[in-house]
Amino acid sequence: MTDEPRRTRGVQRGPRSTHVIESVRAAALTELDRVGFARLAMDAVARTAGVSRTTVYRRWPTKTALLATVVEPVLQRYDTDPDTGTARGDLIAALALIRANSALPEGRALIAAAGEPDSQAVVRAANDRTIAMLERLLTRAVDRGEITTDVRTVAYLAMQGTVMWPQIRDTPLDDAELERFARVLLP
Amino acid sequence: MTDEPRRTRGVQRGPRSTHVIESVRAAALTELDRVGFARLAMDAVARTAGVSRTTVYRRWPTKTALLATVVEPVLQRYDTDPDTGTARGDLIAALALIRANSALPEGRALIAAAGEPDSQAVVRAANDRTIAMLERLLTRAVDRGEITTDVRTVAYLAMQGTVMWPQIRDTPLDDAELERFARVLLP
DNA sequence: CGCAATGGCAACACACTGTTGCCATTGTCC
DNA sequence: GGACAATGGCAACAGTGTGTTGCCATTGCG
Repeated sequence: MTDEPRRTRGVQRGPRSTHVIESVRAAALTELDRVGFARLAMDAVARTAGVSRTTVYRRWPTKTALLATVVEPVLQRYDTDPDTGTARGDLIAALALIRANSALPEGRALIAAAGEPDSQAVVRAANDRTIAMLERLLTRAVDRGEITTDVRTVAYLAMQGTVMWPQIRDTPLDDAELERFARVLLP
Repeated sequence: MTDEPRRTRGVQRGPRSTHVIESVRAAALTELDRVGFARLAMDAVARTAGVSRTTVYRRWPTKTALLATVVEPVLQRYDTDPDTGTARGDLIAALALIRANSALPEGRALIAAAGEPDSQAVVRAANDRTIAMLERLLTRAVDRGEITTDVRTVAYLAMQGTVMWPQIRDTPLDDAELERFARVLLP
């Protein structure tokens, strides 16, 4: 063997390099989808990303930090509200959005992390984001006189869980079920 | 040190011994409550139970098997239905039961295991047990003419998630919220 | 009494975790 | 162009947990 000591292996290095963040995020997503959050190994993420373990640990000290990075883009979808013109329409759109997000690998990762003591903060932040959207939506409906505050309270209780739980059970609601649910809440 | 080779340490051994099952179950519960399902270590369970690791592995080849054993007694509570005389009473009782069970260490262990690919079977079995109860309850209400099949469908969709999801978020519903929810479903 | 069932002990190879010290590369600023 | 700071790779580390295995000890039951 010609003892070639060190060489660049097509990897960009030096200041301001961003490929690491992207490839690690992608790798984490892949691994999360493959083995779930509990079995997620920083080691495997690094290998999949084609990056050194050291590097991963430098940017993300914990699995939870990694989860937060992975999940962020999906959470941003909750920042713009559905606005279909009617309360029921908004409601259905919101339910569908929650369903869609929680079906994504990112969403499933969040679900898997829900039971983990040290991921609580991330999971809670994600939920708060969802709930903020529902709050805006329901309050708007009250303002427009489309629902009473009493309905708002119950809807608020029931909406997220009704969508999320079937998702956890891996038997998501279909569109007809979403609509039927919305019809009962907003008769 | 007088090199005392082997001695019984107050431990019952031989055929038909049952202390192992009980102490391991208790230890597993303790550990589950302490570190959650993901970090549950067979090693720690064995140590806490005062039992050899070998022994634990012999009876429970996987963490999931251990979970199933731990959780079984709680699931049995779903096998007898609430029967208060009215549909709404039954409904509230059922919701309260789900809430109570999922607040127990056993229930929290199940929630934590919900995202784990290899625990899916156990989690699903547990949910099916719950759902079976709800099914019986709602069908009985339909038979008695207290609700329509349409309400049954929606209630069926919404009940479990509405209770479980806040539990996952660690902000369980209070009694007033349970009743309000029941009142909307069964006006 | 003898045996089968049960459990303990010790050791093994393996995998993942965090961490650390040292070196290589590269963009940027002077 | 040269120096430097930022960035990342490599290798090694001790520590912990995982399953598994071979061997031995105890004990209830026929």
